[in-house]
Amino acid sequence: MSFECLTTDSQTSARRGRLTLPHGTVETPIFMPVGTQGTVKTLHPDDLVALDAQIILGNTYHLNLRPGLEVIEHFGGLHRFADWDRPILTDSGGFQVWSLAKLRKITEEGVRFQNHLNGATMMLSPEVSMQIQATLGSDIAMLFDECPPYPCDEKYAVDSLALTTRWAKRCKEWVESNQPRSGDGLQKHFGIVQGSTFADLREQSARELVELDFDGYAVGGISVGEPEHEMIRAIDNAVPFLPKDKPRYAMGLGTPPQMLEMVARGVDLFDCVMPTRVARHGQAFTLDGPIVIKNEKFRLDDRPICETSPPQVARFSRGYIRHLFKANEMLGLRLLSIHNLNFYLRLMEQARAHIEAGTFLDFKDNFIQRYNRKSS
RNA sequence: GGGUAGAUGGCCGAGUGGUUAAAGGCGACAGACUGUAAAUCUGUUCACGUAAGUGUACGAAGGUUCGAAUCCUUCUCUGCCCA
Repeated sequence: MSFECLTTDSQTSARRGRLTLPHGTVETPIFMPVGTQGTVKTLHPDDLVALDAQIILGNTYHLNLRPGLEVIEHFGGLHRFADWDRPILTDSGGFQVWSLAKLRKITEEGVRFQNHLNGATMMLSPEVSMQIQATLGSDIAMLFDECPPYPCDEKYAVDSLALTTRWAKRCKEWVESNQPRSGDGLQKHFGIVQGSTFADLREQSARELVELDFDGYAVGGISVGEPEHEMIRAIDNAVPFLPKDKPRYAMGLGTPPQMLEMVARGVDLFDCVMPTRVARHGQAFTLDGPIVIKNEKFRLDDRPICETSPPQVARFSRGYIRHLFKANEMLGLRLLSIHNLNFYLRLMEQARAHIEAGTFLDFKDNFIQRYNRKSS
């Protein structure tokens, strides 16, 4: 059993779990920093270890394009290539089909697209994606799905979901004929629930995937520009049909309050570019909500970013970090990236502790109330 | 002293009779960002007004013209060249 549910919250659907993977154990609920191109932007792997990041992401589309499989194979897989010996989850490239939409054509076989680097025509299919992820050697490989846009009409959603399900079967068949049957050291495979904003489709998708039996289940098709209530609905419409003894992953989420709401609904895994991207754009998360460090009001502010800042960031004043951003200095990007990832990781750490202590609901409500309160 | 080029909004810099409150860049001030084509993108940036608009403004003063940042005169200042 690779996933163990240790504690279940009595007031919410939150659970405290443990996921055992080839490169280590992951305590859930957990946030997974995004390292698309084999690096969490601006950070050294030692930084991630210092922040106690337990698992990070890599991306099939991007890594296949550059440096290319031959290079990664030469270096013995993504872990050795990037010198990261903890777990890695790789996304299948399905999201890039959506985000690079102008350059692609979806067929039964897969997706034919012009890559964004040199425009060459390439093909990504269930088999190709699984093959690439196997070569990357990630701990968790995501199935190749189609991520429908938002908004999305029902006809499109029905057809798209049917395709995603057929692709899921092909992914499973590829894995069964190319990888050993079982074992703790084996790559895990997560199915992705689609169905857009339609409750019946979400349920159908979840049931079909569970029927196929994967190691874990993700909810996809969210974080594509939909309003927050649709995001939450998508989770509510899918989670009840997912097995309790398998990990659940909300793809691409979210803000700190969103993650806590999702934990309360029984989600175990999160990933999001937000903490690292907005950090590079000068935004920092604090217990009182996000702040834009570039704002003039921080010019003479000698306080640290937030009481949650780790020591390597807390030693610097807001005024100094503001200066780094105004002067375009790289250290600023790095400091806020560290700060924001720490904020996300500690938030999940606290969520785990409160689930164990039976105080999660109060913790969540208090956190969100303070986070959303308008203050300077 | 002679010659020559120039003086534009916080800075740099287009513009050489009307469509110019004046391109563009920088700076400044805000905003956005959710399975990363993102150290990116968007908005604002003379004054007053929510706005229509009004007033000032392209070194200074005067002039030509229906109309001038743009043409003419004088002056001031700056760069370069020659003595």
